[in-house]
Amino acid sequence: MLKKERHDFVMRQINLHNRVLTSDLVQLLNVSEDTIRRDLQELSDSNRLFKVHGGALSKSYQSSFDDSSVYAKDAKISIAKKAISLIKDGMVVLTGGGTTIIEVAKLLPENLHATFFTISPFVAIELAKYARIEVILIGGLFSKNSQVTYGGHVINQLSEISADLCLLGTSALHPTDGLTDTDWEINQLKKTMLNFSKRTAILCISEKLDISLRLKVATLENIDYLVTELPADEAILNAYHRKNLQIL
Amino acid sequence: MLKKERHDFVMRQINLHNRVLTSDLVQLLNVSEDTIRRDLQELSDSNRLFKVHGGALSKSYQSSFDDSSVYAKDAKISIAKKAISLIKDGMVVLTGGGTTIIEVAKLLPENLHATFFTISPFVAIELAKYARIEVILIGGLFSKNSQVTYGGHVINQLSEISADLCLLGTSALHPTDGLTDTDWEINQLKKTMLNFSKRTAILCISEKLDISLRLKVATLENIDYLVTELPADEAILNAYHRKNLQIL
DNA sequence: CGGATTTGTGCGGGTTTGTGCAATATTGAT
DNA sequence: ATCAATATTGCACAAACCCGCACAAATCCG
Repeated sequence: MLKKERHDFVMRQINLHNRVLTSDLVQLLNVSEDTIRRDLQELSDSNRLFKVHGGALSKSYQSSFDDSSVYAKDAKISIAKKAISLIKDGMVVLTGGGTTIIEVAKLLPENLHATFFTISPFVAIELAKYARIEVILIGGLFSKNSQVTYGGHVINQLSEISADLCLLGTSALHPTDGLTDTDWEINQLKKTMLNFSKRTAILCISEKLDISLRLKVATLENIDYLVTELPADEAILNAYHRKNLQIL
Repeated sequence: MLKKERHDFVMRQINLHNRVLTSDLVQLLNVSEDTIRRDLQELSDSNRLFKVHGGALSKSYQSSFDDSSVYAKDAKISIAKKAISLIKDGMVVLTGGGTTIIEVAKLLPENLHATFFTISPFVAIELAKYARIEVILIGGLFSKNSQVTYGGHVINQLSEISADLCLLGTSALHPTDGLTDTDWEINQLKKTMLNFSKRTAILCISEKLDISLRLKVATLENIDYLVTELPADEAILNAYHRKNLQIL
């Protein structure tokens, strides 16, 4: 059998099943392991598949979303990096949705060993790329606006969780009014998420500071960390200092 | 024997078997290797075949190398369109994951009014774009391989659903072995999904027909519709006719 | 017609490619 | 931390390839 034919066979298998095992191919094609490895190596070099220990995966399967149009991406990346410093090995982390949280999911250290609960499919998909992270996607009604699951079913499931840390994006944050939002269901959701986490970090780009919306989610006292893209001693952040609120 | 005759002979072999080996041609035509190589070189120069180390391949065979991001997308679109004809207003539909199902989600009629349960975040995200479709994402452990939620929690939630139609992609389908798969958890999942739906449609590109894998999901008797990209009277589909199985 | 030229083919020898083997290192599951 | 499965590396060797050359048959042309 010609090399090219083997390559084609491998690609066919991959496209069919999204993955191939080196050992399977050895049997199917009746050649040595070395040959298969070299084949996979070459196909990988030419970007036709994604080689992993033990076999290979389909490329399209691993592709990410187009995020070139994310607003204020640099600021969000800087926020994400700070937030990641709060996450330690072995933690159970609960996250909401939103582009800032997705940046967090993209920038985690490769060897982090943790469990993540999330209501955002986008976050789940990003997290699934880490070998050592267990991802639980909390199911329920799927919101067309905020692209997270919500509703009674989600609330029920949250109440069974006990997380070490909750990462939340924000609509608005205000020194006296605290965390506020506009959507009733999302509001309920965030309240519940805070409730069932030991600690809470609010991820908030500076332009959402000092704004107050109609529905109250939590006071500043209920929040443990405030993460912005600004240095912690920036003037605008002064109003947010509370004894239990750490700004970073 | 004249050069032209040899060329014709080579082309005939290629059209017949999709490939030729240099060594075979040497024997068959009783000429030196160099001559054959020169022949192949010339035929390759004039784009009549694809030369590789050890022989040559047919150009059409070569076409299966085209790297569109999703494999066999046209076929999947054609399958999706047929599957969509099964979905009526007011239905409760349960879907699995996979690229074929995602095509379905992309091609639904804009004014369809229905409820979709799905274990695939990708499908949920696509479905969320339709104003009149209610999307429930079933939550649970998120599988890094198949990019769907799975595990006991998912099974539990499925058991509370009663769907009118279940749309399932396939790893393999076989006339006697029925629907089979390789992954134990996914296997359980598919079984449960079938269980809690009144009717089931299997979406299957023809390449996955007549293949049987290790784990059994369902017999053909448990399936109501088989959707492929082929016309329903194609020969390969004959073996799949059962009195309760509608092929489209 | 006869010499020059082109074309097709084969041969020798040096080079590249494809494959397997063995020794060693890495990985990942427990 | 340990161990079996999987990868990597270096090597060997045969098969396939390329290049230049020779030579004969076919072709061209004055």
